[in-house]
Amino acid sequence: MNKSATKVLKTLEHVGGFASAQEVHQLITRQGDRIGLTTIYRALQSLQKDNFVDVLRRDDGEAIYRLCGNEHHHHLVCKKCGRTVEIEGGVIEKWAETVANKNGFRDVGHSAEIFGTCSDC
Amino acid sequence: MNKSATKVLKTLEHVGGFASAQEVHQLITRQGDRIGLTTIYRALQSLQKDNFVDVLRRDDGEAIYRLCGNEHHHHLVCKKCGRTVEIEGGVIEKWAETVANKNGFRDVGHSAEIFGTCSDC
DNA sequence: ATTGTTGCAAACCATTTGCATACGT
DNA sequence: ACGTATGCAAATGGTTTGCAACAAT
Repeated sequence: MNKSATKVLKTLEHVGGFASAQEVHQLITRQGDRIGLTTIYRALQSLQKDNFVDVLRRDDGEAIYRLCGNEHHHHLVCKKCGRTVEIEGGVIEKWAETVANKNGFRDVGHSAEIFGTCSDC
Repeated sequence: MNKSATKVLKTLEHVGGFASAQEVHQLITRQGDRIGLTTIYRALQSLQKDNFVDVLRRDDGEAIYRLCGNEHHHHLVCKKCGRTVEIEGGVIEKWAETVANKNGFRDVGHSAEIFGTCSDC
């Protein structure tokens, strides 16, 4: 695994949940590192191939990635300003597990996000 | 609902499962009807807005549509074969509402999906 | 006449690819 | 030197939009 892939991995770790390639790119460049979007995509592809990350699709078709096999939490995101609140999702974990078992699914993960407008907007 | 939307609806009915916009378009033009791809997209948007169809995303990001009841529900998706089970999400609705209120968010929506490997895969 | 519907072409946007440069060993 | 990593710019492909022609009421 090379430098860029490691950086992407760390970023995803810090995020603790799902992030798109473009979001990862923003997060990394915002903290001063210069890196091309292409490199992010290539790093994510490689991480995916090696089963370090999990891929899903948002409703708008954008791909979102997250570390495999990590504990995670969920997000409450403001649609206007992007403010994000980390929330505890114990209920969801149980719900996902129960539903999956009931239907004979294994190797189970889930995604859950809440969107809205925050009090400042 | 207009003529095109009806035609799309019938096609989805005939398909009985998921189909992409492009597939619906092929199916309709193949049986002789001349219709533009744009119209298909617009019909699907409108059907979606009126809760006649359900939208998901393939792994490659292509949107796929299918008829559904107008209950708001969630999905249990097999990562390998794409098999999808509609699941009841009453818990989630309540959770989303509670969390959002607690944090002063308004105009709230949410997304929740469970993914894993189904018993056949 | 006014309103809604259609379809072509162009725009859009996330993602991928070609290619030439820079890096690591 | 050699192979790999990088990033810009261009290509790709599904989807959306502008607009002008067209149908329906």
